[in-house]
Amino acid sequence: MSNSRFPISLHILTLLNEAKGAVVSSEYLAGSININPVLVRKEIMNLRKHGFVESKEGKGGGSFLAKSAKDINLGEVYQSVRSSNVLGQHKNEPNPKCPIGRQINQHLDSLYSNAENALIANLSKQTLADFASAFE
Amino acid sequence: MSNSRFPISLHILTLLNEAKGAVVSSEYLAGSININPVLVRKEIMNLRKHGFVESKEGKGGGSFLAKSAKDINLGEVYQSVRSSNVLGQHKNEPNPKCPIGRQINQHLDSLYSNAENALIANLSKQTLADFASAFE
DNA sequence: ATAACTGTAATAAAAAACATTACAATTTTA
DNA sequence: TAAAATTGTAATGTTTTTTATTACAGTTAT
Repeated sequence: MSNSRFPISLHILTLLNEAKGAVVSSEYLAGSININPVLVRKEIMNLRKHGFVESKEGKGGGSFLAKSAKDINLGEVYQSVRSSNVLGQHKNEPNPKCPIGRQINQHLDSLYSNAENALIANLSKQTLADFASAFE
Repeated sequence: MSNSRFPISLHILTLLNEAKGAVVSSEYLAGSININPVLVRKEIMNLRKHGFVESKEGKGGGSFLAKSAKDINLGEVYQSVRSSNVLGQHKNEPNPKCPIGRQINQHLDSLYSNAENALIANLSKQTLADFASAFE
């Protein structure tokens, strides 16, 4: 994860929720998040692939939520953008000649996976609807 | 967190635990982790600051655990290297003119802090001794 | 005294993240 | 049907972050 994919995705989803079904352009979304529209479109591609949003091409096009905000839980959103461990990018190549180095990755992996499950379980307690309802 | 600080620190601690009190040089640690010794010394500086290890300067110097491995819990280790949110680096500067953008950071922060507490609680179930005991 | 370390700063290189540009394809609407 | 607005996507460039390297003063053991 580029580590800002989660906040970007959640920001997009929150804006789409606010739009109540109206299509929203990537330009507009990018303006609120304050990032480049192309990055937004890439994130939307991913959100679409995971069934959270749909898009409409052409003039007047844009994106909208593909399902009710109360059916989108934040744990799922997290998992949709997750691409590497939260606790350590595995570009980690310890020395195979060292008895510790040789084994550490497998132990780190199981540690990570437990810890990350706890994180996801926590996120899963909230839906997009819950998150969005905190906004005034 | 540079996102590999946690695995590096844990790797160092595991090696020091293995050494059973003998001092271990940064050169040796770097060799097992397969990174530069200066990075190891920086991590050790942090571990020392948090009371996990001690170091000895001069010839024959190096580092060793400052307390028993069963008194070092992994949640604390995580917190000692933590410097930014796991779920989003806050270089995030949304548009203050957008009603969502203006508020989102505060909501993300509380979401992050909850999720991260769950992560830390999970890590805190294990001590360095537990982690190290899994090695053969 | 010399050798083997740590501590630390400065600099350089590599990698990752992000922005920008460009343009074909699609759709609306005048 | 032509123009305008938009998505989809690739390619390239820029910036930022991470990591490595070099260098050397200070410390301690022998």
